[in-house]
Amino acid sequence: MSTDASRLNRMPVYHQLNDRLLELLRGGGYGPGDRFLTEREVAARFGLSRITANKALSGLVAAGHLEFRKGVGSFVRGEALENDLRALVSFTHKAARSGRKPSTRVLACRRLAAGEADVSVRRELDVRDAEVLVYVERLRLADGEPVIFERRHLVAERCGNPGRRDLGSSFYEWLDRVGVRVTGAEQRIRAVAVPPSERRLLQLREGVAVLRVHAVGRAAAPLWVEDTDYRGDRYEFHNVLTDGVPPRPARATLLQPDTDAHLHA
Amino acid sequence: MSTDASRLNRMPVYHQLNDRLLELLRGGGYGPGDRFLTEREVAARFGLSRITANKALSGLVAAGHLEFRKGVGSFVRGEALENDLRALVSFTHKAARSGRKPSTRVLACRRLAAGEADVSVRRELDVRDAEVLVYVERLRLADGEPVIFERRHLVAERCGNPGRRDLGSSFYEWLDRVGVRVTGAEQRIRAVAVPPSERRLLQLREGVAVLRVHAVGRAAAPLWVEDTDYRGDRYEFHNVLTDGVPPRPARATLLQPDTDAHLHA
DNA sequence: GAAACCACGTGGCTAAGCCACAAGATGTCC
DNA sequence: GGACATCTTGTGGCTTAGCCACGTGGTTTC
Repeated sequence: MSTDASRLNRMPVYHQLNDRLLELLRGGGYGPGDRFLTEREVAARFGLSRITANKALSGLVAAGHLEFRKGVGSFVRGEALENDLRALVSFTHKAARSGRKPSTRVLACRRLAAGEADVSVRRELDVRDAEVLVYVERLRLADGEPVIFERRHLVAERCGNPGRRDLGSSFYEWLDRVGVRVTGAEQRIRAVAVPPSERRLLQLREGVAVLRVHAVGRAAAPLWVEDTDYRGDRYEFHNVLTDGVPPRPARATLLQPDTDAHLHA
Repeated sequence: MSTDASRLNRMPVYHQLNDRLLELLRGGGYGPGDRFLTEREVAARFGLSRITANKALSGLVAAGHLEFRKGVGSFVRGEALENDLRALVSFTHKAARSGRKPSTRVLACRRLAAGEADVSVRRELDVRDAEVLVYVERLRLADGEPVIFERRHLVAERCGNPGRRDLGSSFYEWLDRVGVRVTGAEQRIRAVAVPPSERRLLQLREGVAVLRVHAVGRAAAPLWVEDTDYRGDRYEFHNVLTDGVPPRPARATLLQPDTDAHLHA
């Protein structure tokens, strides 16, 4: 590896190695708690020094994907997959994890030119006016109870041109299937009173609030922009702040129907 | 350093070094963009090998505090201080950063035995029934406009025994002053309709929602537990999810009074 | 004045090794 | 047979002593 082209990349070797190991970790059939490659194995397999191997592995440890155990090896962290974007943004995945049966009702689905969409949408998606978008409105249900109402503009081209039928279940599985790898998302979370139009949809009493998440999903370029309302009485976001090293993104949790009053107000 | 007591600690040397460098970074008068110690300087100063120094510095890089520039040195990252817990949880700090004048009204402040408090409070604070708590209700204002209402139980002993007068401005500055270093916090964020009792306080119309953040602040032990309501029309949480390495905790942003409708609903 | 050059310090990376630690296999004693 | 000590093996932690590629700034040259 000492003279090949990879050395000419701008990124340091340990950084490239970090990426390759991450791929391997995700695609190699590793599960939480599994033993990962040792420093020596990595060094041998990629023809690098043990120290470089260690530095790359350390990156995965710092990112929370692995765990070092002295005298034993490197292990896939239990919560590593929860770090996955899928777990952070996929309703289907989250609902299933909390033991409830997810379902979806597609309320609207149409194609439009970006020029017809709101200017803020065009800007956030970074598209020319001629670009084809798909607008879709979906109601997500857990055990038949409506809990999320989402409105989404997606760039057809970049998302594998989904049709109405493709959006009837998990959007993230669809992206997977067509080979689109989501690499990031930005969320803005606000609290709003449920609009009258949604009150019936979400089966809420007047005066109940929802968490409105405005989010942009990205791969190389923006893939979609969404406004999603989470029932205030069924969802909460968790956020752990840590001084020092390993932060975790906030994540939404679906609550059980009877978890209402847990505050001493 | 080869034989002294620090080696007997359970934590690897590079980890301990990481902590010491973090202290140095915070307390050493470093500002964003400043040049930090080089690997060789760290190695020399602490009597360790360059590689161990690099590994500790790498930790700070991974955590977003530093930035490596090959051939130049290690530099303090511009947003490093935003990572600080202070920036994440201190209202005074956030308000000042967004260019608005913070103020505080202490609505209530009394001491009580933990035994008198709600059982959930006792559990979350991990205290015996005899432990003395301080309960405080505060209204936080930005440019005179009420934006946050907070109710907080704090463990008097662990928080430097603050009195009513000490809670009239930033609680985090107070903790600093009495030498308490906050090391972590957990937040649960929900959306609730503003209770009638708070409607007047926050000067909100009926049917407006608030972000209710239930949080526990910790040092070695839990310091306080709080329920804080952020005006839904003035606050939003940001959350950036990244595939791979450097996640950032969600953070609350105070909006300008005229930033109301930014959604294409 | 501008361009080419050079020296120096930096992080990136290697080599070859020893250490402390964890765990399983082996052996020993009762 | 069972309990306990010991050995062996493999792991991550850490060191020494380098060379390399890169950025920067000063110096020289034209």
